[in-house]
Parts: sequence; C-alpha cells; structure tokens
Amino acid sequence: MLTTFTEENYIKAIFKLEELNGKDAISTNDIAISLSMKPASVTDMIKRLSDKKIIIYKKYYGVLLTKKGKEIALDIVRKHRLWEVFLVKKLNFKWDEVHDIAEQLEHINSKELVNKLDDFLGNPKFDPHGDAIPDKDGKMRQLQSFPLITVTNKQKLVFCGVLNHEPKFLQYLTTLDIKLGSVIDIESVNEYDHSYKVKIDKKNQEFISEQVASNILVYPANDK
Amino acid sequence: MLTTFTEENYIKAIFKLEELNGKDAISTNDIAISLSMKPASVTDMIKRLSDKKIIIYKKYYGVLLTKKGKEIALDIVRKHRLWEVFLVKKLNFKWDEVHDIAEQLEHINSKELVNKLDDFLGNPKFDPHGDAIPDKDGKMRQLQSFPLITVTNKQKLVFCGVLNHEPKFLQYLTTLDIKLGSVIDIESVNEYDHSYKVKIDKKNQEFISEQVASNILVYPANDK
DNA sequence: TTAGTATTTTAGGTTAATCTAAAATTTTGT
DNA sequence: ACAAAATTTTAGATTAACCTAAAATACTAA
Repeated sequence: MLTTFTEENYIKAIFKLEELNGKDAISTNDIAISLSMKPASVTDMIKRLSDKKIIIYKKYYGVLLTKKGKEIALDIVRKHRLWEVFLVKKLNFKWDEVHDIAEQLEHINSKELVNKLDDFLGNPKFDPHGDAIPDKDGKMRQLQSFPLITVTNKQKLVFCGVLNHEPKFLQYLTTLDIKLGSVIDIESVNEYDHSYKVKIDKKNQEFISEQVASNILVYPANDK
Repeated sequence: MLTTFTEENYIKAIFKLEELNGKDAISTNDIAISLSMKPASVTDMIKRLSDKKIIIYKKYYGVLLTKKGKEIALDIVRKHRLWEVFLVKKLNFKWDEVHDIAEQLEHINSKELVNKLDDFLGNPKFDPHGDAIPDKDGKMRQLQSFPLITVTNKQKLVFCGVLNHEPKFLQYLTTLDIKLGSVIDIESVNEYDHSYKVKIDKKNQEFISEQVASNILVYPANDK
C-alpha cells in the first residue's frame, strides 16, 4: 500500500513527537502544532492513517505508530539524512541550507535509488548535523552523547550533534568555527549564567551561552 | 506563481507534443492520450493553465505554450535530464532504468540544487539517451543528427541518440553492444526489408532491422 | 450540403486534504 | 466535585484533480 506525500509528512511528524516525548500517546494538538495545521484536519488524517494500520488511534486520547508506521517513518528519515549528506558532501551546500531541499527529496520513491545513493556516499552513519542515519533495516547507531549544558567541570569534549536545527543557530555555530568533530576544551564554567569559556580545536577561544550550550551535543574526547 | 506536480506533468506533455507535431495547436485528445487521462479532465486542467497564462487556449481548437509555459517546460526537461545523468554516471544505474526515477526527481523545486547538480556533473550537454540538456537559460545545443533508416549507402556513422525510450528497446541496443558514441559501420543495406548489416565499434557484426534503424539517431563519423 | 462521426466541452459527481464553527469529551482549579 | 477551560471530534464547506454521461461543436464523406 502506497503512502501519499501528505501522509508521509504526518507519519514523520508523529515519529518525531514519539522520539521526543516518549509518552504513551501523541495528541492531536501536538501533531497540529508541529505541522501548522488545524486540529480538525489532523483528526481527519489520523482516521485515514488508522484505517491503513499505520497508527493506533484511541479517540480523545491520541495515536502511536504501529510497527508498519515506524518502518515507513524510518525509511523517510533515512532518505532525508542521506540526501542531506549528498547535498553537503557532493554538491557543497552548507549545513544550514539543506533541510528544505531534503524535505522534498525524502519523498522520492525508489528502493534502488536510496540504496545506491547510500553506497555512493560510502554508507555514512551520520548526517551533516550529527543525526544518525537508519540503515536498510531501519537500524541506527545511537551515539552516547549529551548536551554540553550538562557538563559542569573542565574537560575536553567532541562536538557531535545539535538539538536545534534552525539555519540561524547553525550559522552561528559556523561563525564560532565549531564543526562536527571539533574538540571543545572547557576552560571555565560560569556558575551564575551557565555559560562556558572554551577553546575550539586548540585554536580560537570562544564564549558559549547557556542557550547555545543546551543545543549542542558532545561526548568525552578520549585524548591521551 | 507556483506550479503543482500535476500541472507540471501537463506542461511537459504539451511541450513534447509541440516538439513532435510542430502543428499550430495541440488537441485535447492528444494530451489526454499522452497522459492516459480522459479528455474531460484535460479540458479542466487546460482552463486552469490558461488562467495562469501558461498556455493559450482556443475552445474546440487547441492549446499552445506561452513564453512562460515554455520556460517552465524547459526547466523541467533540464532537471529530468540532469538527474538521469546523475543516476547513470554517479549511481551506476543502466540507461533503461532511470526514466521513472527522473520523472519524480524532475519536480524537486530548487534553483540552487539544479545548478549545483549541473556543476557537479561537469555541465553535461546530453543525457544518457543522447537528448540535449537545456542550460540555465533554456538554451540547448541541437545535434544535426538523423535516423539511421534515412541512410541508404555504405558509410561510417556515430550513434548519438534514440527516438524510442522504452526500456525494452534500450535493453536490446545494449545486447547489440551499441552505446552512445559507438561507430556504426554500414557493410550492406538490404533494399527489400530496409535492414542493415553493420559492424559496431570495429568489433561485432550485427543485423539491424528497419524497426530498430528508424529509432536510432546517427551523424556521420568524420574519420580519416 | 447535410447527415453521421469524431472531438470537445459542460454538467454533475468523487476523493484527498484542507478549513471554520459547533458539539462532545476530557482536564483542571478551586 | 463540578464548573470553567482546554482539547478533540463532528458537521459541513472548499479546492484540486480526477471521473462519467450528455450536450455542443467540428470534421468528413457520399
């Protein structure tokens, strides 16, 4: 059974809300907000997705993706992230420019295309924002990373992802010269405003605000 | 003003019929046939395209693309053919496998994407079937080629395009080991059934039927 | 030239995907 | 615990893109 462009957008939205909330059900309202749609329209669509066995729907309660629904969602996410790698690595787009284009490309329907693209790109495990790319079977490596804001002591960390994907935020990181894989060496933590003084890649010293630190994912640098 | 996926398919169909027929107008019926649609549906759509100034429509007579319509059509053709080059050259698809995927990719909307793809591919002038690729401004180089069937004397020719794009036909050419750029050396012409005995790339001797010869485009090989 | 045939359009209907307004249900705060 | 607030669903409308059946127009052939 085929899914329309629109259905796929709902499926992806529900998937993302499930990932985020971890709740036992996703509400009509949350879906409506995340898609900039009216709740009445969402009710319509979730009935249709429920008929197609893509979600389980309990009236006045909420929805959850079925196994089938999750498979579809992971396939869309896989395509989105692979195309982002293509756009950045092969076509020289910047990491803040690729989202909208990948949003279109993720709906292209061809198993062979996705798998050949995957091979062409060297089977990347992460996209340009550090998000894991699901493989053919929907499996994805989860990095044991954490937001920089949770770190309170001096240490060396590797920048490996973002929690905010807005172009404005990504562009700001670019001006700080922070790239995926950059080593962030914490020189001091300001306890009052939760800001950091850091050195990026042993070169430039920068100031990182609480707001920025809570949207940056890191893992410990195991240097000797 | 934006065009929908569906509108773009109509525009492309009208463009192809204009290219083919060279008539002073394209009929509702012809469009319906080429899109496997009912004439009544076509009438609906051509009214809409006419309102959008994409075509000129004279009732009970036919339609023609406006300047704006032609620009849109050439942009779609450009995208289709560039994506075909990508699929064959970079992802290793065969020339008979790419049409349906390119049919989807041609609707992706992003000027920067198309132009960067063009550069990535080295600004190719022809797609994997020998069709010319329009440039940014819609200009395309027209090869002075002709169907093999028009040739009646022994001579050396270069294979540079097809008039039939069906996978079955392309696969057959592959079994003959005829590729774009192959030299076809005519050894004899059969006057009764208009078939040819030829040598391909100085290697294999093959028999080419009238049916095949009328769907192959060639130009003279200027060898010394 | 006119009657029959083919083409095109109109009229009216369907489905997917949206909306607004109103009704139904659930949650919350005192 | 129950009234007010918030959420969700239903009812009814709209638009794009299709359809069928019937009416209008154009073409053609004797």
